[in-house]
Amino acid sequence: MDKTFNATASEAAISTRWQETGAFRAGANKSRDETFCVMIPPPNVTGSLHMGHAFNNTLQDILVRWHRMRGFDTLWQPGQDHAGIATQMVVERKLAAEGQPGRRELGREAFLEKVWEWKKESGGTIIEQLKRLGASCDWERNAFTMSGAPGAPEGEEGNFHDAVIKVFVDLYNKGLIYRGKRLVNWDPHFETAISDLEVENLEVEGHMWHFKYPLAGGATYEYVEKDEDGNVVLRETRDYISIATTRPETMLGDGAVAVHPDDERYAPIVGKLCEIPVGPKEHRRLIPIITDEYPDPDFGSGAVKITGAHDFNDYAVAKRGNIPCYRLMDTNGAMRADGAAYSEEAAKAAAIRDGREASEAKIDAINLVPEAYRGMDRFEARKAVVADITAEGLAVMTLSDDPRLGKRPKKKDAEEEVATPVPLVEAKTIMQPFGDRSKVVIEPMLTDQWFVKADVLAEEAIAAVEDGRTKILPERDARVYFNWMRNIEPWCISRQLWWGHRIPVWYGPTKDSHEKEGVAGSVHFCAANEADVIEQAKAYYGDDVEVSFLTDGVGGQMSGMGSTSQADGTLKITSVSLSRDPDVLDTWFSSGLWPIGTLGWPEDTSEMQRFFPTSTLVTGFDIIFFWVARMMMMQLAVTGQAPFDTVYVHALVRDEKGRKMSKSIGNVIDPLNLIDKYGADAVRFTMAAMAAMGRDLKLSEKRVEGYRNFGTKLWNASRFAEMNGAVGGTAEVPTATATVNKWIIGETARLREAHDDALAQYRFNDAAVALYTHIWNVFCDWYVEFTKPLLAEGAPEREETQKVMAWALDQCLVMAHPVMPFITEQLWGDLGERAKMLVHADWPEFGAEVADPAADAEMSWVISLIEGIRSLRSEMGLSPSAKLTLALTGASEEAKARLERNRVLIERLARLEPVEFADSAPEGSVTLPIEGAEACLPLKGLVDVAAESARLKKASAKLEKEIGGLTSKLSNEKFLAKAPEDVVAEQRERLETAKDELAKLQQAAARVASLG
RNA sequence: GGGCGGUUAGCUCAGUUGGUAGAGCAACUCGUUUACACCGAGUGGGUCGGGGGUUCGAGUCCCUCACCGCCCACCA
Repeated sequence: MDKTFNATASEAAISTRWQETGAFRAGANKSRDETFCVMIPPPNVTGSLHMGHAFNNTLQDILVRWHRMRGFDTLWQPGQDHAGIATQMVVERKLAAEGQPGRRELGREAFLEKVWEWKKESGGTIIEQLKRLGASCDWERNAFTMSGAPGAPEGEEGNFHDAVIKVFVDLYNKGLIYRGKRLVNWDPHFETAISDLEVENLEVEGHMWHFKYPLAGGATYEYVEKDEDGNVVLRETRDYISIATTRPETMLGDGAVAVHPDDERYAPIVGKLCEIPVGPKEHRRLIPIITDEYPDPDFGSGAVKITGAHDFNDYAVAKRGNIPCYRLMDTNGAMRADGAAYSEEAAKAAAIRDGREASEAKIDAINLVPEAYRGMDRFEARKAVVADITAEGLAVMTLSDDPRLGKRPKKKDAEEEVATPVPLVEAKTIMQPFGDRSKVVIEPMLTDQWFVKADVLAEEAIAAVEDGRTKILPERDARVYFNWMRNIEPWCISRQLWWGHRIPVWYGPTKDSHEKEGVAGSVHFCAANEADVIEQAKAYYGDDVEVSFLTDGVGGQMSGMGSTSQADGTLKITSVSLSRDPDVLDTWFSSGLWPIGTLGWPEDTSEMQRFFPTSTLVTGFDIIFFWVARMMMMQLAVTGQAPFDTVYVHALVRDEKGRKMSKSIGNVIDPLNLIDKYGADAVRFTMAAMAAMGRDLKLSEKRVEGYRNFGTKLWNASRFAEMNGAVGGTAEVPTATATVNKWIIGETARLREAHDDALAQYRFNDAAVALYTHIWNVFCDWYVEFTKPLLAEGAPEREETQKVMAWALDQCLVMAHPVMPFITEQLWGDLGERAKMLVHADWPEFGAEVADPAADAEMSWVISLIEGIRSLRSEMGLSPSAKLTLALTGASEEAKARLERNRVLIERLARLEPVEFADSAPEGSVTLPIEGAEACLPLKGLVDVAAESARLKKASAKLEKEIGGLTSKLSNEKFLAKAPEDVVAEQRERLETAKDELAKLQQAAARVASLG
């Protein structure tokens, strides 16, 4: 074999061999009926491998390889997510960068073609990167959440789209999906609704303006403000109500002003009307002052403007109080260019409600948005509104030293320090919603959207985790899951995008709409295909009505209807044309079907039968809500079965300072660079070693380097084995006579148990540590060193040791393979003729029964003797190369036997002349207490008496402290009475040992003293 | 405002049902013994954030305080 491991070359070659031999195919290496199926969290098709992927997929791969080697019928299902917004954004940018026509110019169909083209060119990046990491997915089954969608090109067949549509229709038919006009989070950049989860609330610096809303007709009232004790602090006559707002541009859409019912300040004017102080005076709207529990009397002025169409709180108030909601903005967040005249009907209703005659409803002629603001961006409009109100003198004024204004720079001019009246504009940090992708401020917007009754679906999803059908680990993440599920809101699933699964709903006019004038009503039909739509439409309109479909473009054309007059003078419908909903589904709606969608549902495929429900889902906590919760809800709703046996939730990879890796901070570590530099195995081992359950991991390159070194160590140990003919181990546990060989067999068995226990409980770090210490500290540091003399030409133990070492090394390769697949596969091939590749090697099953406790005890004895001598030698400053003489005094038969059996090893590793036995310590000896004997090194003249005395003193002090502690504990009657017997016995034993050692040390000290 | 997590050796972190603390890296000393300097041998270093409690016994359980971090949340 080569002198060093060439990771780059080796990884590529091995990866190819795995692929070519179908090593990762579902069921490969199957030797039992149990299945093990893992669904990859599908990366975005736009994605490239980042640390989160590397971590997530390393953990999955460890589990998958481990199970595959153990003979499970294993499937790791790979694939990608079409990622609606992200992908559409990427392609739009690309078109713009290339100077090509944009999305709208292209039109829907042509644009989608561009997206598919892009997917073909760039969509496979991450798959290749995952392969470099060593991910053993069944790549031939690679899935895509848009496969089989209309317009999908060759090579993108599949039934994922059918599954998505079928689920939509089924849930619709069950009444679990509905259309509604609700306030949703609107992203003005992408011009689409988004779900609550796609909004991130951030603190930003903002302002709160205070404006006067004049009372209608110049009415006045006595405004009285009291302090906590009821003393009047302010009494004045006002002809206005003061409103505090952070969003003046929405004033134009106010439907009311609300005050708390118990707020005495405003009691005199509740029920009266006030005027929105924006726009041309002759066109200003009057709105009622109402009461609602929502306003907090202690905040702002205690009076809140209610803008139902642009604020979630206000929307709730508006619903309660039957207050009209006026949508002020276009989909891009600009003030409505059409001014948005609201209907006469609405105006009349409002007038009547406000206690006026319908004829007084002059507002029917008025537009919501005055000419001056139309088309203005909402933030520009804010400035304009503030400026206009202030110019008109309707801003609430305060003195310039009002603490609410915050700290202001000191003015130089002494005269200006006198408090002067200024508009009250408080500087505040406010929480503002941003689109997680677009990074623009989200606008609550009143629109028609499709919703899933998530609260209904959540019931089963909660129950499935409660009753243990699905186990979420660590447990605290189950609590997070429950908490969210139990407070779930309706899920808005429609998106005003093009890239995605189009909503299978068609609209048409109501059948009586030809009898009415004006705006036609609308009905809709939900079906998986046009044939079914036609059937439904005929059932509604009549069998002889001709049903046709309008072709899209951008979408949104009016559906239409044809009719003929009948003899009796009524009209008969002869034809209708239906138009399909232009919107697509939230990406998470389709990825929520990932488990069954990839297994071929709704067909009853063999994969569905074999692998569903799946085994373990490994995912980051950041997508518990987005993805895990949705998969639970949807799979349960569709199949009645919980999709996973276990959900293992892991933490995030952060940089060495604990910060989230982000492009803007510039602290992103590219896993591919690390793989180039240190090899995939090193990166993987690092991930596993740091994967303590539930904790964030801070990644440092140093750590990766360390585990690269670990791989090198394994490589070199293998070279040693090869050079000594210790290759081609048997699968069976070999028999051994030499203690050291018996011992390594036991150690290997302990590794197997520790490793498997750890992995069974998802303690990846414990598994990694077990491998590390066994291979480095046990196998390399001790076993290899011990066996050097045994492997010498002509040594009687040579043959046995070769066999045992070959076996023990093989076991290391096998057990390290899930974590470090490449280097172990390379070594496996280099070290012998193998029937199978390591990826399919048999996982060991031996346990403690192959260990020899006597051999273990003996080797511990040998090791502590050697360590004692080495330590002493080093502390005494003795030359490392000088051979020392050693005599054992007072040796028990056991100790003598142990020494004889391991004489060569001990003498070699401790660099000793042949060890002798003696009745008493030779003159001038330094002694070392060991079990069953004292090791005496005659060091007269060689040793620094002072240093040795100090050493012994220190060792004695340590022992004395221990003895003190143990003694007081053992004389404590409560301890003796209440502690379990084995604990007491153990403490007693410890005390005896400590006393024994101390006595020996004291003798040694006396002898050393006599040396000086 | 709610909820969760963290605080253990200089640094990064383990510590599974309570039985007197571990690893890696870093530091220091020594080392050209035929697998490996991406190495070997050895050494130093911790009142387990503060305080209180339960217990024979607490890093580990309970209460409390402090600081750091994350998630969720509608105070205009």
